Amino acid sequence: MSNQELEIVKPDGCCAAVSAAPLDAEQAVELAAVFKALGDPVRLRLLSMIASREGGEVCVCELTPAFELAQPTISHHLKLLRQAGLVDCERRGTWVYYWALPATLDRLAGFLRTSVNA
Amino acid sequence: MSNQELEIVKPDGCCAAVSAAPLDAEQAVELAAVFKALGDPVRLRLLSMIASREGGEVCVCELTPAFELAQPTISHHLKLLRQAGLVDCERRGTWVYYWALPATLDRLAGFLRTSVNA
DNA sequence: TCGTTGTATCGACGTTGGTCGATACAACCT
DNA sequence: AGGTTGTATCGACCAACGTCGATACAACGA
Repeated sequence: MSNQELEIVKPDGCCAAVSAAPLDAEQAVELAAVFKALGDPVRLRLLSMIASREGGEVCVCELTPAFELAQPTISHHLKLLRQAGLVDCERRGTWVYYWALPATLDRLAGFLRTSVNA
Repeated sequence: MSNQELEIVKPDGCCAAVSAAPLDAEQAVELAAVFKALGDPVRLRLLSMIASREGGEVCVCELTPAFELAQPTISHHLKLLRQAGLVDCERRGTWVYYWALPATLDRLAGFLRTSVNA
């Protein structure tokens, strides 16, 4: 499950802060792909539910009933979060557990921060 | 020009960090709108060109020729960045100047940062 | 082995979004 | 006033996206 077919985000990809230097086209495509994954309210709530969980892991069986959406829709959003490098998952028995990948979140935060003390 | 018809982002709207607590639906809609504005490579490059500029302001006449896109397309992307609260602009004579709004950027950075020292 | 439950994939549908040419508006200069 | 240049808006087109029902796959239990 963790070896997905397409990983959009390079594991070590990084860049200067937005207020430090203009992005080149290639970096912009990479970063925009991650921000696009955050550009949906359902995915943002899913991510916050996963990232804020004590112990770091959430079962899909807890996430799905938290929304008034069909189960394939939630599965689809989780797949997009995974392809963006924001979360990863593992099947353990019947259930699948998701956890956040803080490195990607911190990379985005570092890009957006305009002052070191902000 | 600065008094736009629709401002998506409330000026003081904020929320707990993604790793601190689950987002409620309303906060998620607001935040996702801003992230969606960052979810396009052209807009990300535009924002970085604006935010990284010495003096803080960039003339549209400098932004447009930096892309191989039609002038209305750049104007459209700038409008979306403005509606997301990421930039603002002002006409001075013939030209229109854009600048970044660090408060919105730092708000997003604060939301994404998973550890205070990251 | 078979039924049941949890999760992912598939195919389709309507909506949204990025792009463009044409055009309108704003400010300057003769 | 009229012409020119910079920027925004409009309308249309095609691609991408969010959603769903149907279905497939995985794991467990009887």
